[in-house]
Amino acid sequence: MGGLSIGQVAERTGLSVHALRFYEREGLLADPVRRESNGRRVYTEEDVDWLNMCIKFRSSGMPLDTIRKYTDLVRQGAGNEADRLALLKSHQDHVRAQIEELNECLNVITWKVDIYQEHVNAGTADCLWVTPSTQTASEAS
Amino acid sequence: MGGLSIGQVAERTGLSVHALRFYEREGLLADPVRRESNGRRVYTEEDVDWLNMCIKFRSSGMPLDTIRKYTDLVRQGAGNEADRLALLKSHQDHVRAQIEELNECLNVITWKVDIYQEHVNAGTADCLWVTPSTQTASEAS
DNA sequence: CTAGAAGCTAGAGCGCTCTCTAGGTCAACC
DNA sequence: GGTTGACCTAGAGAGCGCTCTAGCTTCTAG
Repeated sequence: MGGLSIGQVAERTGLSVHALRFYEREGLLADPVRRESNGRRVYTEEDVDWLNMCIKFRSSGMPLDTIRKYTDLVRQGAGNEADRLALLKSHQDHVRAQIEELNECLNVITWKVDIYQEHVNAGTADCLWVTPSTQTASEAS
Repeated sequence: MGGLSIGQVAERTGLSVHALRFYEREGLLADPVRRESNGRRVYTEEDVDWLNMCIKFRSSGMPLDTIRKYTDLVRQGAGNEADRLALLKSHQDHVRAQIEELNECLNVITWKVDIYQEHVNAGTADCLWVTPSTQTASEAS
């Protein structure tokens, strides 16, 4: 339990060592990672937890900038919970909107896949479809 | 119905005129847009339909490169429907995976939002949470 | 006839998020 | 004692997807 090297953290989180150093430089870690006497980073389990949260933020489209803002709030300590909450809620809305948009896209794509599937199955393939609604000719051959 | 100018298409699709010219240069349009005698682009409704489809592809994370590949297949004409289908299916999988990932992220974020909400409501705010599972201390003040 | 809006091409520039390089330290192993 | 491998910093570079500029033409309205 004596702390983790950057390599170990990279392995656990899936981030590259480059990315880990980059994130630190960018101020995305609550506290700047502790160092051994020789200058090497020593990560704690809490650091890894925090990084995993950052990964969730990132993979749901939160820009580094916003993560930094959140990190700053946390670093400032108690008293700004309402701000943190607002930031999180705003991102929550963002994520919900993304999911909705992706679902719409998925519908369109699935519609196209189904049509292609039918025609490929049937051996007939030279048809015309672009949108579910208009059925106009743009994919004609 | 005599065709649309680039400005009109920009307005309808939400793409900038810059982006429209860029997409054309990048080979994202089934056929290079027709021109008036003076060299100006004239878009058809089918072009707009196609662009709207590209927008769906883009906003579900398909890289321009892949859209170009798809466009190439369509341009080549009948006979490669299985390839188009494969491309679409692969993107469909991608989109589904994205949605799943976003849902996971949303769960984490919602969990955090709920806790902050509680504490903000209660006026008590100095607590320690990072992950739903570990409850370790990283957001302590 | 003139001003202003809209269009054109070619190509530079930008914002974001890493990723990689150069040049070096340090510890461990054969 | 030399080599290997993980680590360090500072900063350059890369990939993607636009966005903008320069310099020019062309249409439209007053």
